[in-house]
Amino acid sequence: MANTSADKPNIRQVARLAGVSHMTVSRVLNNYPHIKDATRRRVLEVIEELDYRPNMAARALATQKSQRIGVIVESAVEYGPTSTLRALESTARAAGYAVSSISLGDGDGISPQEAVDNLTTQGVDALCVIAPRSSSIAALRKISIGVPVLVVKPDRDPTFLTVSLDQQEGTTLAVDHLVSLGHRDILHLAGPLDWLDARARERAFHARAKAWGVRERPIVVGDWSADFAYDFARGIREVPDYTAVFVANDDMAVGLVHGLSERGISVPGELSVVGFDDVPLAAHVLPPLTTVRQNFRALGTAIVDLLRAAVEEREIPRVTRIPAELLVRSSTAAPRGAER
Amino acid sequence: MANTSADKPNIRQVARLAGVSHMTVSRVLNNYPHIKDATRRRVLEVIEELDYRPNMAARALATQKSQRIGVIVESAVEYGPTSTLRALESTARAAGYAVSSISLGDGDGISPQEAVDNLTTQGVDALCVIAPRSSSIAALRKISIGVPVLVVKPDRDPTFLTVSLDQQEGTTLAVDHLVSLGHRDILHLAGPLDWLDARARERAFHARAKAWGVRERPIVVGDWSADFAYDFARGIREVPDYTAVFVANDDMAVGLVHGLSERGISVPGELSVVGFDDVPLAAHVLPPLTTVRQNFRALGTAIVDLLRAAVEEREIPRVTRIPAELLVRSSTAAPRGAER
DNA sequence: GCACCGAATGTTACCGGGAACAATTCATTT
DNA sequence: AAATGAATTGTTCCCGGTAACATTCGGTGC
Repeated sequence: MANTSADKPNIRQVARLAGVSHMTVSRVLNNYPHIKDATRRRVLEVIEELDYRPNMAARALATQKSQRIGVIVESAVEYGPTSTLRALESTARAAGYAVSSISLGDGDGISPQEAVDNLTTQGVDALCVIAPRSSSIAALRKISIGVPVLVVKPDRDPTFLTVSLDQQEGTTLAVDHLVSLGHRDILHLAGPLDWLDARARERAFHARAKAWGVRERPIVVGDWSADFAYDFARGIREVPDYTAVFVANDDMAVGLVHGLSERGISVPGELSVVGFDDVPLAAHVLPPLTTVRQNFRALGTAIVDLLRAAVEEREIPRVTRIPAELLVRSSTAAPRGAER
Repeated sequence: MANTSADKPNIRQVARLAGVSHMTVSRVLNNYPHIKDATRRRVLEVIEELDYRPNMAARALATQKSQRIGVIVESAVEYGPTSTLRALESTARAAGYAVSSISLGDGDGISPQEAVDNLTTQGVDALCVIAPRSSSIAALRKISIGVPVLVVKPDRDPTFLTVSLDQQEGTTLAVDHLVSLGHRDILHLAGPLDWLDARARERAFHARAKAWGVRERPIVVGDWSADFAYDFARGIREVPDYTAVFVANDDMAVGLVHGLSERGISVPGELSVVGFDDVPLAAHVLPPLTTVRQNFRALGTAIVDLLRAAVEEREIPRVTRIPAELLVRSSTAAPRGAER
């Protein structure tokens, strides 16, 4: 209703109506300090009246900055990566950045290289890679990108910025919980060890198990899927010689419980199970799953902070540790015949 | 390694090296027909050598088209909307479109108006709204947008393009399954009726129930969350006078089963439960959930097809019906004391 | 040989912003 | 009152593409 001439107004039309040069309008838009208050007000009025919006393409062209962050998500089926992405998006938007995301290995398998190409062509100011496997990091290393790159992964890296949730803390919480219940024989059902998070959890598990004198035993390596864990559980021959399973994610934990139930092994009666992630249904599956919750929102915020700092060439902030949390529900109990 | 002068090459540099005008390069990029083969090859060689990528911002500025689709997702917590978004993204990318998405009501509650503003400012060529409530459609109607808008919702609409999955078919499949097992008293645990999908499922449920002569009874209206259904189930006073529950989504179905188990009501022994969505864990919760699977990938494809046609002012294709599928697992059985 | 036509290519302007630099205004200082 | 310097505003050009129109080129028909 504001302007009858259907077309989108541009900065010069605003300028003309406000009786100033287009640069003055530009300055108002960008909060340039030395603008007379009266002028600013007049310009803002016209902007309001015309319902003017700056054209981002033009701005991007002029400034060589797109105000856009590219994100590559591996396997957006997993809960963690998805949650991280969502948190990242909302933080980014609040900071005035748009997000373009590409998910890999989801149906139409596109390669890391293609994903990077696609995003750089879109002209992103920075790139974030979520939850990758070591192989894709290797692939990334070879690609020259030209913008800051942040990889969500444990362990620092000389090539990229990095952040991650503290896998060690969560794992420690889980193991300590089992040990405190009296478990001394714990199996670890890990994620694919090519995944850095899986590897980190596995390492942390071993370290902690050793510290407590838990019996060393070979881990089982899964693929994050409930199906895998289900099949594994169904394949268990006899009464297992462990009393608890620390599972690297909730999906597998649920599949495991399902498979165990078919084998007639009750949880937590005969076997305790701890998951990782706290997926939305974790509290409601039977039995409700004891699991480790991670703070993906905090992670998303940290990512955006880091990336903005890099883009704007400010000092890179130190990321404060993001704590994990153990949610004790009903899939864990003292082992049968525990002394205490 | 191609060009030592670190900066990104532009179209005129390519032209110079190829010994042609920059327009010829532009024509090669856009598959303009009247280009001598030798010229085209030479240009492509230089492009390759310099690893040149056209600058999308400049192109968008010149053509007034961004090759970008904006998506507004309500409550990206739900499985359906998320899956649709993912499918849409991958189809769009294959068609040369980028996607910008904003999720509403997720933590940092931003309004539909703000979301639309944000996306139009980004300069999208088309807008898609996924899984909305009637209230947000009403809000949308008031906003003038200037690009084609598609709303994923049941029922046609004079204002927008629309597509949706066939809620009726899925519901019919579910109800028929229960009836064929012998159930004549079925409760419907619905989603918020402000949600068009919830409303469509509810209507379809009633229609089908009536057709089968199932006893009419008031439905229960939930909020899609497992928590709600859990609380509801725990609040059940006595032995229910229905023998099956048709739940509007899997999350609530899982919560319901959880609550029922605490009340000592077994599924499917005393009560059969059918869900809707086939979330990834549906096959592995206990008992594995009988549910309706929807083809979100097909939906995503349909959305992109429709939107592209609208943007390119081609004839809008007719969307072929997207079939639903009933997955019979273990949460349904014949009612106790069934004659047959 | 020349007018003519389509194929192939070039020239120029423009899309809508911002950067750099120039110009003007205004309050202080001397 | 003139000089000074900061505040305020304007001018011009450029960002990297594409649109529109102009030009050149090679073959045809007469």
